[in-house]
Amino acid sequence: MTDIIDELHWRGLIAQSTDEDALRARLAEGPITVYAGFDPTAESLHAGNLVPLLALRRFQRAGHRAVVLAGGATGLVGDPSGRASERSLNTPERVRELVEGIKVQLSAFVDFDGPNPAILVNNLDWTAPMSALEFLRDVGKHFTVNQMLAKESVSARLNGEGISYTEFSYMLLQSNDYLHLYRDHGCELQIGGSDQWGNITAGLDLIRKVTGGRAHALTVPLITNASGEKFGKSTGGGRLWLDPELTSPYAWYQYWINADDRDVVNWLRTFTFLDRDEVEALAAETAERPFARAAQRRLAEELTTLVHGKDETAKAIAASQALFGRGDLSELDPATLGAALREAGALRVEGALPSATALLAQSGLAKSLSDARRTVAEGGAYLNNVKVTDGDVPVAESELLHGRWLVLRKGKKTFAGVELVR
RNA sequence: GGCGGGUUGCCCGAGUGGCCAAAGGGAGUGGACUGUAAAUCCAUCGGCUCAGCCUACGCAGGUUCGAACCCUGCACCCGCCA
Repeated sequence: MTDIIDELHWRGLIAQSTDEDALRARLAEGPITVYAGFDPTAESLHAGNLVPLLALRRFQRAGHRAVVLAGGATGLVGDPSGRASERSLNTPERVRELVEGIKVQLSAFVDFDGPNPAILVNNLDWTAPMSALEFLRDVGKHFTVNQMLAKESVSARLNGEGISYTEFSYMLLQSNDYLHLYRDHGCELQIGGSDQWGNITAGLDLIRKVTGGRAHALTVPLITNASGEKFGKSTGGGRLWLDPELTSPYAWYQYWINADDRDVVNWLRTFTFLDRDEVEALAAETAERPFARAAQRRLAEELTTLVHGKDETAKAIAASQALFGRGDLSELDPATLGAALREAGALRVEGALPSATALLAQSGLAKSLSDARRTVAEGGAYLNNVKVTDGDVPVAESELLHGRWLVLRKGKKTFAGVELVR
């Protein structure tokens, strides 16, 4: 087995780490317990969360024990790291709901069976019972405001629009989590995004002061695309969510297959478990025959399988082939066409067919009727791969494929289906 | 608590009485080119029953033929002083 640290380096997954030699020495002695935490800030985790989550899994595969932490407590407070402005607080009920949601997602990426099963914890379990006085005396006393002010997450705010006492305290909560896991689970390594460095090292200090023990920290880089944009933040239609209700497997697959040549090899390293030989072969293929998009196809396939499973991946691939194939849509058999359109997102219409612009708006391809009209005027609207010239007249029944389907397209690659239900 | 500055479209930001649905940039979207790539160029970028109309420049009210721009009150943000 290759050394896990070497592997992480090769994959470009180490942004910062504490004494690497000491960590290597510790890893050489035997299995270690590693943790990464995820706060419930949204309905679902997104593609960016995958990087630390997969890092945890990489450790697990290398024989170590993974602890996944859902931030039921920290989610109530709000992490100031990487944010220019204060977060608005979610209600406790809302946070509880979000925690339940992300717990399900988190548990899909680590293995709970086998010789070194992962565990899933919620920091609310040990944080909620603590009184304010205990917190101030047992945790707060170990931090000087001076060092807290020096943290990037805080100083950035001091120069900007300020920071509430609530968010200022965040690093103490996260530090206490690490201390708790160190004591109760023998956790010696915390992994997080590079914006977590300050919070993680604060935890190391706390562990050292309280127990005299030594633990380690490792951050994964913030993934950006070739244009330097934060990954997964904005992908045109919004974030790339792991939840299939928010980002369909088809849309997820399409995102990756559209990856920039300059990004695709890096992403194979950071987001997949393909080994070095496979990645290098795909890199060579991309350099020689970029138009074949072999690396993009593999990336999309791997990631869709990882997140949504084999069946959904097969459907996404089939839908992509049907819609992007240069064949005549009317030659597709009804089952293939219907499956592809449902996969891409199909609008059900009852009774009479409305106009093409109305369909564009209703299907969500256009964000309003005005937007749909604009698209038609610009020559970017297609019905069954034929450019729409007059968008305001009702679509003729004769356009229906197999008597019930319409293929709507906006631009070169955004499809939606329309299914007429009589 | 006092004084000063600010609040403009998805974001940044110009505009200080009519020429403002609001300059410029970014993001987004469509087109050309291509490989479902990048770069580049062009267009577009509040809504609608779309040659017109409606809604919009923190909120509410006022002055005016006419207000994002002037006045009053309120809210919030930033800075300085206490």
